[in-house]
Amino acid sequence: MFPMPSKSRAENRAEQTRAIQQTARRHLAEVGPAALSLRAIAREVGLVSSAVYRYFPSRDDLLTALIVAAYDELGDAVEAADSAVADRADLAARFRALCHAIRDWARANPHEYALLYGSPVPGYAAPDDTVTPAVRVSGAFMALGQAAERAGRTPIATLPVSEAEKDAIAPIQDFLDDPIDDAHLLRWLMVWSAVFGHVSLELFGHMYRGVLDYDEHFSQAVGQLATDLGLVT
Amino acid sequence: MFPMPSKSRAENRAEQTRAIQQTARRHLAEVGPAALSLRAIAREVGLVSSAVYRYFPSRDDLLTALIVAAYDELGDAVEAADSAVADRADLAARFRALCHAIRDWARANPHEYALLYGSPVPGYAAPDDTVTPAVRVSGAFMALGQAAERAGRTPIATLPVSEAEKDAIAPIQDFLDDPIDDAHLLRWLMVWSAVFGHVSLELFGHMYRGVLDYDEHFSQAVGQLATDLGLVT
DNA sequence: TCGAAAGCAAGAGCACTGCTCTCGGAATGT
DNA sequence: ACATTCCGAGAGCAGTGCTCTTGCTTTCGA
Repeated sequence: MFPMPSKSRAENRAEQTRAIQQTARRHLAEVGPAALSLRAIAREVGLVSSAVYRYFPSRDDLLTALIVAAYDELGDAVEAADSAVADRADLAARFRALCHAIRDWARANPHEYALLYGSPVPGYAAPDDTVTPAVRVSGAFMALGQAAERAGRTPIATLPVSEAEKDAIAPIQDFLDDPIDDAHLLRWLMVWSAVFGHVSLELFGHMYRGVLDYDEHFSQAVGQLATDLGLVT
Repeated sequence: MFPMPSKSRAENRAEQTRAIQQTARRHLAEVGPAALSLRAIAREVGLVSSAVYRYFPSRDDLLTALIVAAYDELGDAVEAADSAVADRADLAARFRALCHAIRDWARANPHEYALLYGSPVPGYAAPDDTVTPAVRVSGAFMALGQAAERAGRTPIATLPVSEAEKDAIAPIQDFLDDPIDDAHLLRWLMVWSAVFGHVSLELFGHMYRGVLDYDEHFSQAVGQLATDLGLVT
């Protein structure tokens, strides 16, 4: 027999799933996660609402897929920015690239960023599928911190770290290939918080009327953070 | 005639408005902002849904009232924590009190915190009514920074600040009674970002499985920030 | 004091949502 | 060739924000 002109069942399914997801992605970027309507997506794909449930058991499952995709995209952006720095030994440049990659992606995809780092969707518990891609970006920070440690760069003014704190951040030490100084790790974690705090405050409008030039302010802050980490030679 | 057993019109209105708002507040704390149902609130107050519109023109107006109330509550908590430090000259203690007040309030009222510092509600633009109470908490940071400047405390390792950055943060200088060193102000802004970044990342689950003891980790970070600001003598 | 005006709650109704269930038709594997 | 599985459509349920009309009550001015 000749092959059917219509695609096979599996092909069709994959295609529809992809169509739904990327339409959802577009809607997400336009109207935000809370206003994401399954029916509207179905209409645009050319399906009736109930048919969508063949591909995604619920609206939350669709959201999960979008979250995973967003984490991956951000992870790609961050890793690409790091890799783009030719001089691998220029840790300050790599750090700056990393920070700006996060902010640039966030500004280009505000709704996606809000979905990842803003308020958790109510009644929605992130399944474990999301934690692996989520860890990529913080992992990039930690990897850079490890490289800095290996290069002998030391953050400034590190306070003694309590035993309780050492225990508290032990999982992160375990995540690293080999452990680094606890005080240094704490400093890197603080920088991680500072960067996402900055981006969130800016993006969610809390610097409105306080800071006039967001680009300049972020660059200055990142520069200061880089020296705090001892990356600037 | 004897006075009517029923209250006057104005009294009734004020009472109903208050009843609606505090019921809404309770629902907000329980189910979060996105799941806040005007009809459910009306049911509990003992009204039909359409009657609520006499008091709040739309769901967003009700949300605005809740946002303002939440900002005020957080502002109260922060200012109270600062005032509770007996030794006014102990700037490090005041700073720690301020930071912990923010985090404690956030942990006690996660949905309210998310409403203020999480993703903005879609299609909802915060009116100017919200900016005044919103500024109280960042104002507390800045006031403390000003006190530190007056006391001659200098943050560590301040990078030279570009002219562009000076212009960018000029509105904050104007907000202060008298301007402080630009590099110092930048450091205080960075600390502001770091604190809210830390609280947001913790509360929104991004430290899950990375940090085991949130209390200890926050204390350590705040302690480090205090020394960064030159508050620890 | 009386009547017009304004305020208020209720109810019906509209357009929308996520989601379930049933029912035909089409592809699939034995 | 047939039973099974899959799929899309449609109806329907319970819920949402919001509007409009309909009576009733309170308030205020002549």
